Amino acid sequence: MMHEKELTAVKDKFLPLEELKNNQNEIISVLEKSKDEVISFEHAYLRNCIDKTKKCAEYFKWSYYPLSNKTERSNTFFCKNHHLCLICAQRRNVIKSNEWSNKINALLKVNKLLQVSHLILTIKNKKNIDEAYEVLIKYKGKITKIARSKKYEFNKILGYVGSIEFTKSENGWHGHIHMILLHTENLNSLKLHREWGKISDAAHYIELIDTKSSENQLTYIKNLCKYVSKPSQFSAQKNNIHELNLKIEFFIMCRKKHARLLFSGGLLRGLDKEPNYEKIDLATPRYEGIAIFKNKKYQYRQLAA
DNA sequence: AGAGACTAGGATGGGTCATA
DNA sequence: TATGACCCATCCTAGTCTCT
Repeated sequence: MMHEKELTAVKDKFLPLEELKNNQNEIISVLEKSKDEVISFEHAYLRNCIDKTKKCAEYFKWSYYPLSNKTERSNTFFCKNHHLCLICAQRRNVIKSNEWSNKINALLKVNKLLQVSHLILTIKNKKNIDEAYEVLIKYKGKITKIARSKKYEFNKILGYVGSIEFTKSENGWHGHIHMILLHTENLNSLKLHREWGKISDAAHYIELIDTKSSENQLTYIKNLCKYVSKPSQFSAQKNNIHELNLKIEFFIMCRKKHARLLFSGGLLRGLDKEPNYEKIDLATPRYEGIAIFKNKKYQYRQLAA
């Protein structure tokens, strides 16, 4: 039989999920209350997505393995609407950043000359999110084209992963690109700035950060991967009507355009599909239980052995 | 009922070729 | 040599099916 102390450890492990679930519910409740204002213009598809997101991680099974003192979650329903759902956005962020940092670290071990940099590219603000997305995709395509020619600084990039992000201010929709770059030759920030300015509508900002100077490069890269693959601002915990309108605009744009907000190329094109987590021998003894989300908390119950 | 396997279709990176 | 057009293999996403 499982002790109270171990059950507390199980509860502690899933506390972050509880927090996410509460934030998610706040968003959904505001959406529900404001459906006339926010979602009446949209079709049944959005309604269905919201209903699915409502049920996301409503309950899950957990298993505790006393020999290895590990707790795992299983049999959970995730809605997978990562553009809309806070929980699925965070989950995807963890999966992607692990894939990316594992691949980068593996390449660094093989090639000692490789350097890792973080590049941020921005464009002028646009009136609507559709235009901001189209323009960013167009300029991103131009980078891959000019990168073939040796006269460009972008040619030094050997591999990259990145994401497209949006924010909204009174000046309109602001789109920008975050990229993690692999290269062996030093990159000249000024030259990159000039080249980006030439192919885009006059970028007003570009930033290049070399990760070599950081104290623990591997941790830095891991955090960088998390940052670059982080959920869009519009999957985040904003629960006022204005923010929700933006969130829905973002969601509809992604659906309409089949938007792919994460991308990779060169040495980092095609990430390993194999999951990298430690497998637990299912034959080892374990205690199983169920967690159901009620009254803003998960209620944990151990199942009979 | 949920997770994972599978599939179809769209998007994209990169190779090739023609042209200036 | 640089660049644009075109094409194809590969990747990603969404949807469906199957197994437990």
